[in-house]
Amino acid sequence: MKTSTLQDVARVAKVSTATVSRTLSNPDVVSESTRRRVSEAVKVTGYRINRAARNLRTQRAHSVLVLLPDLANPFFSTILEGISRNLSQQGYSMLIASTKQVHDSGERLIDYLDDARADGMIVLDGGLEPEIVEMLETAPQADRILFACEWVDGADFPSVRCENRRGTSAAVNHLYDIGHRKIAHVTGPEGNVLSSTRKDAFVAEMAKLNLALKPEWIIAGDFSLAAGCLAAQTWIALDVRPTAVFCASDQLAMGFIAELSRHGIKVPDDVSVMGFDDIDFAEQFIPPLTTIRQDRRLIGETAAKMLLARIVHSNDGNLEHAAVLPVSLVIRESTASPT
Amino acid sequence: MKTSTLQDVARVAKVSTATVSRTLSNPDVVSESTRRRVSEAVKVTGYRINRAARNLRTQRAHSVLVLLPDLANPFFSTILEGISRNLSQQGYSMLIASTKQVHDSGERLIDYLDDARADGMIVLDGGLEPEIVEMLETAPQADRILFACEWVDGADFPSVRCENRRGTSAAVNHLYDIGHRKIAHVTGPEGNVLSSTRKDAFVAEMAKLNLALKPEWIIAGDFSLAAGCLAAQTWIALDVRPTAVFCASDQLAMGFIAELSRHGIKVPDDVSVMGFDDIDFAEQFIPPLTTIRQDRRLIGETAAKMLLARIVHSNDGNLEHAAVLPVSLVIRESTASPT
DNA sequence: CTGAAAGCGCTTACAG
DNA sequence: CTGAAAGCGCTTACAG
Repeated sequence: MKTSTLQDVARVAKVSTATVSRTLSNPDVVSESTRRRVSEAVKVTGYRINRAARNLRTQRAHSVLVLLPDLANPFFSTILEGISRNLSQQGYSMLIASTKQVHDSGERLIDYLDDARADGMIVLDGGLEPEIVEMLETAPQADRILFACEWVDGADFPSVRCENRRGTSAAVNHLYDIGHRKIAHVTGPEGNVLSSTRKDAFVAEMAKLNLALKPEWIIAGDFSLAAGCLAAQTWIALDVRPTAVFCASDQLAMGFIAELSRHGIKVPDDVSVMGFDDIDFAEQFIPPLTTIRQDRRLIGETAAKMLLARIVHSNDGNLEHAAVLPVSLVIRESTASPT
Repeated sequence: MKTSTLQDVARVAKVSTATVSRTLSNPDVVSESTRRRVSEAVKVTGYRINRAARNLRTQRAHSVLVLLPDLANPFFSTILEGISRNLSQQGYSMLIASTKQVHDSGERLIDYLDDARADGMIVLDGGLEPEIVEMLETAPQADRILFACEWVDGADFPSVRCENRRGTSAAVNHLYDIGHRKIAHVTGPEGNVLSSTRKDAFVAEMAKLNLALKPEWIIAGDFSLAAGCLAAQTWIALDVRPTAVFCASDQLAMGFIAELSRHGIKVPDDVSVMGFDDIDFAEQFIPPLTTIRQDRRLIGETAAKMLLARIVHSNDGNLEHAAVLPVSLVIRESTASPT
């Protein structure tokens, strides 16, 4: 059973293929009776548009690539949900790849745009190699590349991000407000823009509050559970242990708490710990995690909307270039006043 | 700057487009000198194949749709990683959608195959509506649909799954071996094939070991953290509390333990709890979770490989129809001998 | 409001 | 080993 084409519909409706095409894409432009006959013929033949043909003819893939640093990271799933929802509303499909895989396969990232597989690209990885960033920047389709969550310092791509500074400052102030004066920070991976933004904001806020900050209270991590465990060991070994720890991610905070618990140290009784992100799991953790919430679905939806605007109205001059989405402090049970 | 086409390459190499095409897809068939001139011309022009054109001509989308019940579920991320890796090796792209979103958008699932957007489909959702399953079964492209992890009872799609029965029996035997005689089970969602398979296997194994099993020791859940919390409340309210609980998923086990901890009940001191899946988080949980490990990357890779075999050699008669992948017992700290 | 015709960029029998 | 030509299934100026 061959699937039917526009030709088949045209034959049944006794009109030209041009008219069928118009009826389908722009019904207002044809007469009432044509519209009826065509839609009847579509029903009879079970016609479905062939997207490969349409894509070739319109020079548009009707799909968008989402690039993740790592598919196996649960942080991204809700963002994908937001992106996908918005994309599919507009008739676009979502292609997924990870930086690592694209690299391993020997493909170039820009190929996705060059070979008409995707019309644009949402990059969730600010850690691209400089030469890859350079390639993207100089590509003719550079205006169809958008960064979300992370970004690349010095590059001028449109982007969607959350209020990292305000979130950090809210975190430090929360700890301050409940009485902490010695506060440590576990950072994200070295070189990551979120890591440095949050770390800088942390240092600035500590200064603003006139709090002492020893160099060893800034503990290097990398957003992962494992790094959180390591950071906990570092904290345990400290001469002067800060009474509160602000981690650059929830996973870090969870690993930190898990390791402490193995050493018989209780959170929040012995030390307050908070994270950043509010991943799904944060609420169920023991203890439920105090954190800074990012609306990841909204980040995804906003990114898709902004990118689609660029794809569809690429001529339009005043397109939104950057969106900064609000964060909020979520107080749960991993933070308490020092004893 | 227009991207160059086969024509451009042909002009530069002074051969026909047919020859360029052959050189690119089947180098062995052209002469040494042609090969050299063409690849030189490709370099000069910066030629990239236009996939839309190739897809139309070859009647193949070179992409596969992966259907998830829910994008925001971290269980799937490693599976996607496995699928994507295998797909991209073969030059295929991975399209992602969720059952819910496809449904909400008013599209039909089969449209992805009908409109040449995808050549096949990996379904990770055994809970499709019966009318959707029926539509998939009767579609001409039914042989390009493969289920992974979950499946639909009564339908005959090729599938990849793990040893659910053996995993369940390993779990029960582990609890038995360390001394438990009263064992409860928290199930997955009603109607789910994994739920019922694991529940049936649980009941069977309890019988085999001659263990008493009160009806109220089978607690209805749904794979989620929240359901695990609820199940814990049910367990707490029991007249006779089983000393061990086998949960149908890790998230369930984590929610269960989290809720117990809020009530001052300790795991594994007061009760042993185990899960199923070995999601990334299981190892970091407090206490680290004893569970049944599924190799989710392998599930993904196997699914992609089997589907691609069907797409590429659809004529071949003896294609693998079902793969059952091994599970293993991972003993951590959430289980111990009863006191 | 509608149709005839060109063409998007490839691949692949067919002929030589 | 190579080329001329047809054609995949659409959309869209252009003309009427």
